[in-house]
Amino acid sequence: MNMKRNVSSIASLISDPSRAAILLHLLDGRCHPAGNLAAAAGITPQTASFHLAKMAEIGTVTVEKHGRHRYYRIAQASDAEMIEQLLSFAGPAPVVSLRQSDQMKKLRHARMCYDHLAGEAAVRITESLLRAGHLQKDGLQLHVTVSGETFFADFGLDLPQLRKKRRAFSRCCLDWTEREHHLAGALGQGLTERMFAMDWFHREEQSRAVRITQEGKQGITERFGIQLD
Amino acid sequence: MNMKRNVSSIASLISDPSRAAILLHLLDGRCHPAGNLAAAAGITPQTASFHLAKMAEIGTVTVEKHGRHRYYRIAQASDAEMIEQLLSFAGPAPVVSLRQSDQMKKLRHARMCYDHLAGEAAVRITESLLRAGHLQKDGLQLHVTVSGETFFADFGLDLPQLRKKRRAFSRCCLDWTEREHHLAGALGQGLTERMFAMDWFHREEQSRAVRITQEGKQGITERFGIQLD
DNA sequence: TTCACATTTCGATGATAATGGAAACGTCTA
DNA sequence: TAGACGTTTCCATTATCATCGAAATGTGAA
Repeated sequence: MNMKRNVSSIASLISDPSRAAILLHLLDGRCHPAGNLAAAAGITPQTASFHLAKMAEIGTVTVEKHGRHRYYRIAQASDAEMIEQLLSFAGPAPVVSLRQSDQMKKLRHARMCYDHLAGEAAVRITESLLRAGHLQKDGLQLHVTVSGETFFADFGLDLPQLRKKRRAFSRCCLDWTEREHHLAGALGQGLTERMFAMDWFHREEQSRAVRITQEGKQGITERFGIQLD
Repeated sequence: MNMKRNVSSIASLISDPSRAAILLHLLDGRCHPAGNLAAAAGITPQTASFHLAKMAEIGTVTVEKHGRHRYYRIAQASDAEMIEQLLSFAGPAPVVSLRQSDQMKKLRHARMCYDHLAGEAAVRITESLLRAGHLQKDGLQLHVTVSGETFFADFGLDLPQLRKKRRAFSRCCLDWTEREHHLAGALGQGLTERMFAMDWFHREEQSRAVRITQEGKQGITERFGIQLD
């Protein structure tokens, strides 16, 4: 069996605390300049650069040069989801300070999982879509039903376009705080993007946490028939 | 956030190829003597002993002394399932030799995932239980319905006894070859045990693979209404 | 041009940890 | 009681790798 090699090489990516910190920080799906990541991991810029170069070589992250900054992001959604899965085994972080606990509450409530929404909000929305019969669970796939086609089109999503993307169209992603599934894949990404475009959510600075706006709460209730908060 | 620490310490368990090989070998749920594990990992007994001692200290594996042998096994089902999950990201192993490919086919078909059945057989059986309405999916939980209570009792399982165990009763476990869920938890373990007791399956030596007997094929068709092979 | 700033490259250092040889320990068998 | 065997402990070796200081590169601003 040579999958041993794969498993251990994947694991060694995260086994180093500095790399883990960097990846955890990148899990918000945004691009981050190298210095930012160094600060987040509590290491010098050189060390961060070393790790980032290594990860870029393997293909875990990609770089984009803008001016004198280099912006890094996680290359593949599937890698981000793997890290999320690992988090679900690490278990809910033991609360150390009130500040952390507060941050934790926010993360549980709504956060980005790379390119799509996660947390309680995402799980409840996904549940609602299943209940309404717009989505249908089939193993780890989430099929869009006929009524779903209409629903998402009404919502402003271009499904044919999303299907064309070279990635899974609609699938489950394990939510480590809720221990339930939420919608991921191109559809999850598209839905999230649309909701942000409608100003339903705002990103917090330097965090994966997402705040739901007043319009958001109203819109979610209207469209999905659920009450958040 | 101090879950960083957790994540990386979990990952470092598997990041070493030797430990990964040992754990992969232990994933069959059986007890293995130290020498056996050393051979499986391709390292000397001393080195294996070193790693096993380390993992025992953390609580990942437990020891049992029998005569001059020391038998090791994975301590918690949840740890075994985490490794299974990691495997699903490592992806199907690239086929190197015909021998491996053959072994791989067997693993895909039916294997042990620590203490319960996995592979195509397990996924199909789980599907059948859901379709028949004996189980009901609720997030990652698999609830036993009223008809399910009867079904499992008929099958010879003592559900109240299984519920008493200090572990999850009935839950989903991600199958890395099928990329679907199969039944795990105390119920999954109990069901598997019962099927082995009825001689439906035989273990292969030195492998996680499981062979379905003639009685097994017949019984599975009768009880679950599915045809395997 | 010159300076400031973000980032990388180079090089040296230090720590960590996997590894196997030698030997000890305990248990089984003859 | 002696010897074989499975396993562990002790120990020295070795390789790997994260880390950071110093210097180089490249970009933007003045």
